[in-house]
Amino acid sequence: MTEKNSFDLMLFLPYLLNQAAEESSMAFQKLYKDRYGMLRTEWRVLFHLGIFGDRTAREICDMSRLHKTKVSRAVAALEKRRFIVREKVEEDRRSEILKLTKAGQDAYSDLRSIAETYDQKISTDLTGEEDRILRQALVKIARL
Amino acid sequence: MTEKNSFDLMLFLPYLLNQAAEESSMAFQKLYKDRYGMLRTEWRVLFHLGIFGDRTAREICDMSRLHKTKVSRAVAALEKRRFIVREKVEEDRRSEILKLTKAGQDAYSDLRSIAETYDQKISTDLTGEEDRILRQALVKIARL
DNA sequence: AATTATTAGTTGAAAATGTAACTAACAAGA
DNA sequence: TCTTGTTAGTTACATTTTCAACTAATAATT
Repeated sequence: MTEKNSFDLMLFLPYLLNQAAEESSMAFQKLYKDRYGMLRTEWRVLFHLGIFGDRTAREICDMSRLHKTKVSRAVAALEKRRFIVREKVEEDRRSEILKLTKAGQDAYSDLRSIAETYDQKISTDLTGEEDRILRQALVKIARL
Repeated sequence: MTEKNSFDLMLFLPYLLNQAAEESSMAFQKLYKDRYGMLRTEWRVLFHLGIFGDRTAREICDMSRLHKTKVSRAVAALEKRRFIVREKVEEDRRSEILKLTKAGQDAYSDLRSIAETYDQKISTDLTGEEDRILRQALVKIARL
């Protein structure tokens, strides 16, 4: 065997999580990148709006734990592609509510069905129990 | 509830994995960054050498699935900090075997014990079964 | 009301990453 | 041996990310 000692890198969670996340998102990336030339942060923001409905950038930051500069830039990019529009908030003129346009909705629906297929594909390698417990444990670790 | 429809972002694996990986490695990052000013790729390479023994950059690439440019730069950085040295290979003068110096060994030992503690801390939130199955499923997804 | 502190979001510069092109050494085939 | 192809590793350049500083608006304090 190749190991020199007992600590198994493969079983060190931050390492393992990174490796698995990398593997899975590289594969998914190809799909949204090819189709819409989107960046990781951009589909995340798109998905947030698609799933949870209109939100301000701030709310997206809180929920996604993405840094505000990332969100700011993703929003600008999505706006330029006319996937979202900003709407002034009367009560607080600092923030704007972000809404998907028709084109944004369409892109979301399209990517979403790809995402679902992709998700199913990953879980075919797992037993039903593994799949369930994996997600449950990840939710805990991600503190969602 | 905040959801608009049935697809649960939280249960979409690439998203969930990313979120969990982010959460866990941010916390660990603080530790190695503060102590050694290391980058993610750098501790990974350090750990590879520490655990598996002397290797060439190529071998590290294969095992870690890190891109060769990342490894190349991490090796250069670790070398500059005198954590590793390069040793010529007679049979193939293109590649060099990378070895930890005493300082490199020490840094590795130190970080490793931090890593172990940290790993245990993550898994305290999980049941024994969750912990076991999580790691098992991640190994599958990461295709290790 | 006037000052100070916070918050939402943007921007610019610096650091890190990804991609492609490169050098140098080796390998294979004609 | 002389191309042609492959591999190890580095480097240059473009794209992203990070970090800190910024603007503008709101909230809190005096």
